[in-house]
Amino acid sequence: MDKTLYICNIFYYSMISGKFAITIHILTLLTKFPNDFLSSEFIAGSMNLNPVLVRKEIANLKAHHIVESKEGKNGGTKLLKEASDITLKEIFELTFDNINLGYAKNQPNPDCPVGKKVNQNLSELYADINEKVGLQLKKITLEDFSSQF
Amino acid sequence: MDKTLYICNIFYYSMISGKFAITIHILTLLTKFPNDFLSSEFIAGSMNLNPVLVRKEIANLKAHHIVESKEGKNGGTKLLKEASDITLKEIFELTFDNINLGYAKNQPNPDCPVGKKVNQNLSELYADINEKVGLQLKKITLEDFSSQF
DNA sequence: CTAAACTGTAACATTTTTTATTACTAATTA
DNA sequence: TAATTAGTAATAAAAAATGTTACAGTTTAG
Repeated sequence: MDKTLYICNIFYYSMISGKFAITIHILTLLTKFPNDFLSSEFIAGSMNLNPVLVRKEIANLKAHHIVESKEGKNGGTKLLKEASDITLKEIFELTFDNINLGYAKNQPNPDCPVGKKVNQNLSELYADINEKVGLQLKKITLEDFSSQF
Repeated sequence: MDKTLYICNIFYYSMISGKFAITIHILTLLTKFPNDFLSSEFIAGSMNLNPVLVRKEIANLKAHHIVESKEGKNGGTKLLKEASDITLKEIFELTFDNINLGYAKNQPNPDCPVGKKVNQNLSELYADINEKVGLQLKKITLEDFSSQF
């Protein structure tokens, strides 16, 4: 079968809300074994998670050139960069759009002065929060985080 | 019917993930009309939300002595405190346990050194984030937020 | 003193999101 | 060339969030 048929329609992929935690876990394992290609099965075993979900997160990491992976027997995934050159801010950004404290699901009433502006005002508040969190996460490298284990 | 039968078993209530946004919206409206009892119907109209959900959030605000409400005809809800005496930190705390970037759903493998400690290490990271966000939200009062409208 | 307009909240239904599974193609290596 | 591994589609299942209905109890206006 033609490989192009396999091209992923990204919109069919659901988000994974434990994305950040899962991605950190994967990267911590890769940091502990920087010279080995770790299989999704092995990684999934540490997380008690389905290997397919691990591979989805790895696909994301690959798209951001954080890891490389090798198909076939003895294949797996390894870091492309030094753990000391990866910050938690990068990992955060590749697993989250932004930190936010949520929006109401429905479009508020545009005829109400509050309804009309509430989402914009919340966005601005959240942008500030996001910036502060980003500054903090930028100071922590994957190496820092992994060395706690 | 005996009123005690109406006692709410909190565990049967689902969380509302737009809780913070909804609560802020409610409080902003109450701030705009500090002398009136606003009905859940009116508030829900500004949010395009079911009045029952508004009443659920109001129940939470009442439990924290932020608002009072009056049953019966011409009833509704009003602020118990000045908007300048309510910080966004308080609102955050009453709608969120903590800010966090998520945990994987399943218990990780306790036989893996990483699996064994990952949630604890994430918790510590999240606690730091939470503290920073809290400091920021403490500086903003409901009055500050509402005056943007 | 009664009808209307509210809140409170239970119970349940629906929708949306997240997570898990299965299945199969393709690649790699021993 | 068989075994092992990634890639990813498709679908199923589970969990979480949101919405609805219903009705008891409260208050007030008239």
